Amino acid sequence: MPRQASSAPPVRGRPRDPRTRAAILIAARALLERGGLTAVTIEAIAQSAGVSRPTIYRYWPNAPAVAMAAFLETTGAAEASSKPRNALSALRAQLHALADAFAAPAGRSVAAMVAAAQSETELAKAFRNEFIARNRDATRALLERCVADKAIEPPEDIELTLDLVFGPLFYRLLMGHAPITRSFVDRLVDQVIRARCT
Amino acid sequence: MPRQASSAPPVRGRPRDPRTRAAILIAARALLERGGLTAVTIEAIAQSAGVSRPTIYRYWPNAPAVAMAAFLETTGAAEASSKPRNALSALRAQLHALADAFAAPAGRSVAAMVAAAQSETELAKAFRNEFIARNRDATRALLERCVADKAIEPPEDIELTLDLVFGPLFYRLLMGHAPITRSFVDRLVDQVIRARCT
Amino acid sequence: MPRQASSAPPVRGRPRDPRTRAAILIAARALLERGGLTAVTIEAIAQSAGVSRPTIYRYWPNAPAVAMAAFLETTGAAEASSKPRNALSALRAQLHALADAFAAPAGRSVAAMVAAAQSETELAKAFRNEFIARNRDATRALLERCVADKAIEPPEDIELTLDLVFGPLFYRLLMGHAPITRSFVDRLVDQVIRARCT
Amino acid sequence: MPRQASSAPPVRGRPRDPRTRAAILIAARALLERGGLTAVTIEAIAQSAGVSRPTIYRYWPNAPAVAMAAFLETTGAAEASSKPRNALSALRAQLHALADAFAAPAGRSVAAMVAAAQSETELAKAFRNEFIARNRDATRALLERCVADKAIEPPEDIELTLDLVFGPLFYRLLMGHAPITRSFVDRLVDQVIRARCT
DNA sequence: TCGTAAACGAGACGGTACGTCCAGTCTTTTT
DNA sequence: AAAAAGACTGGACGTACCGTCTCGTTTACGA
Repeated sequence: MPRQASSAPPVRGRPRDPRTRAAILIAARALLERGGLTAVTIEAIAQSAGVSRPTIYRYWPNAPAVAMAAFLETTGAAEASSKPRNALSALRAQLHALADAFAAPAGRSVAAMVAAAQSETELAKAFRNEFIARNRDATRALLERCVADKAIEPPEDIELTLDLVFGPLFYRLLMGHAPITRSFVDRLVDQVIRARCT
Repeated sequence: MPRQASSAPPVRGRPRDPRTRAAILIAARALLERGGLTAVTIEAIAQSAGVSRPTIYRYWPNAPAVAMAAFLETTGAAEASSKPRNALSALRAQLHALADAFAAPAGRSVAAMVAAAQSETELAKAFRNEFIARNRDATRALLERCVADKAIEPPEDIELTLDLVFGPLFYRLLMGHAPITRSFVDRLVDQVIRARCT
Repeated sequence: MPRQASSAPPVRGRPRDPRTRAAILIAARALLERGGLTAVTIEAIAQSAGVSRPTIYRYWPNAPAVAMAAFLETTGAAEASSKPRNALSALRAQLHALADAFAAPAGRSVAAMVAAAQSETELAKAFRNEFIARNRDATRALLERCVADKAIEPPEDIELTLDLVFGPLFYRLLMGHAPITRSFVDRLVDQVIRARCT
Repeated sequence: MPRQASSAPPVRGRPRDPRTRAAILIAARALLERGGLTAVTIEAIAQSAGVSRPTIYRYWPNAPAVAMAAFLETTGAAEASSKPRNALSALRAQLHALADAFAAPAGRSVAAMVAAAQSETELAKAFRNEFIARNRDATRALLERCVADKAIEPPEDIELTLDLVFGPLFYRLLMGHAPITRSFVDRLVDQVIRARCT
């Protein structure tokens, strides 16, 4: 009887110390937060994680990749609020949460990741799948609940609706031409779904 | 007798060769287009412009600044179409033009500049003023013409409307989760101004 | 009854696979021949011997040590010719054989070992005892046979005579200022023992 | 009127600071003396010369090359003694000087350079031309003076004679099977030129 | 026959040095 | 006085090996 019936290959060689990976990501995240992307150098990570440079390269191919991993690992996607409420106010709450994050220092990290993603397809893919897609999924689910609850009229094109909701948020985050306030989010939501409100 | 009697200080020493500045910007733009931001190094610019490194530093403080200058210099803002037409179709045409640019290779340069702007306030300001603001101004003008022509209802918050138009465009450009097609622009415009259409 | 009554401790655990040692030495020798000393890395040996790095360290302390072992193992000392002949011509034959080896690609390995010996006492000792001494012993024996046969006058200082014979050979091998030809060996021998020829 | 009439191109750009080169060589020499070849790393040189790593690479291609340059720069070739004397005793004096150097710690540097020369043709050439050849030239000149003075019979092959003199010295230096004493040199010289002594 | 102990492969890990690239600055000569 | 060229410091890059370690697996022997 095989010990490992399914897919995973039996572990060969010395297993990785999980603390190593964790230390690297924590260090990277810290560097990212103050200092931004340019502060996330392999050198600095190694230093502050108490890890050797080659070890980092054993996990990731370059510094931005570590930064992205750190970002995605430590940035929870939009979680459904624990408080039960009607779908529309849950939607509002979710977007407020995202907007708050964007307005907070953490927003700079998001912006940094968007920037990082512009110069490496691999990072772009990771960011898209792990951050963008998750946020869209969460919001899409709520929109569908709204429709089911008849709180809003069914949108013709739900993906476009998502673009209309997230687009302006990222636009303000990245261009900085105007602040991301709660009232901004409110007006944004109003505008996007008003046409279909009963 | 001074050559420049009035405000400007009399030019002393060897005058700057205007071709130098041009050569640098052209080289930077070329590097930006293929290779992206990371290819725009002072080293490479100097090389391909046939100019010495210190000379470049005499004009700009660092490589991204040159890239930004090159981008802004060679990227015309949205121009009003020469053909006279009604305001609404002019608006559509303008956004189509922008979308086409975003979809073309040049879109990568825009994305690169957004990325560059994330790590330097100075660049962010330049980009905002020279690119973002210009585009918003042009579109705002058309929107106002639409209102004047009674083609659309006056929007409550015109800045928000602009965010709703540009946000999704940049969002798709930067995240790449979906293509920027003509139909996308059409549906976007429809959605944003439908509520106010007569 | 213990298998090894005397000094050695009874073999416990899995015995060493003799093929392992052989594979390592063969790989090391091959690497040494093309590539020289710098090519003999533990990494490369392990790779081409199909052996893990720690295994090599179980046998030798470092890469030059493996190289030296490989060299000494696969390089026979000057053998007495099978054909019986008079002592003087046997001496000549022996030195010609050495000179031929020096002139051949194998000479580069000898030079590499001399070089290796310069930075590690342990290697120096091994090389001296296993290569230098053996060659001197063989030649000393022949010189003594020559004396016994009255082919040459007894040298005052036989060690100096050996230095006079071997010194120039190594000197040319290592400095490369002149080739190691057969005629060179002939003239060398003539010169060294002429004074004492009958 | 050209400032530099002959071959050299007029110096463009900032000239090299001669102290930089000197500092590097001094540091390299010091490292070579204690620590041997393996201690001469670019890293260490840069450190102790107060110079950056890339600067060293601007002068030499790798660490052994710096070591060789340092060795050759700071190791004067055998100089003719200032005291006037007859050719034969001058010859003896010269070889004694070399032997003393070989026996001293500096001898280790010579050995290190021989070793270094075994793995790079470029270094071998430099060492041969700057060290080996110079020593041979000096001794050849004295041998010729001896012949002119009729102190010794003209050797049939003066290059072979030089090999007979230097070979055993290097042989002992590199193999370490016997010390390089003054008496060794005396007996060596006796042996090599006795045959031709009047 | 069944532990036990070593051999062995695999790979993690901290290190050290490598050789390179680029950034900025400084020091010259040339225009 | 600017431009042009190149020296120079300095920081980080990504890679190659090193030597040690920690595993899991294999193989022989001896109890």
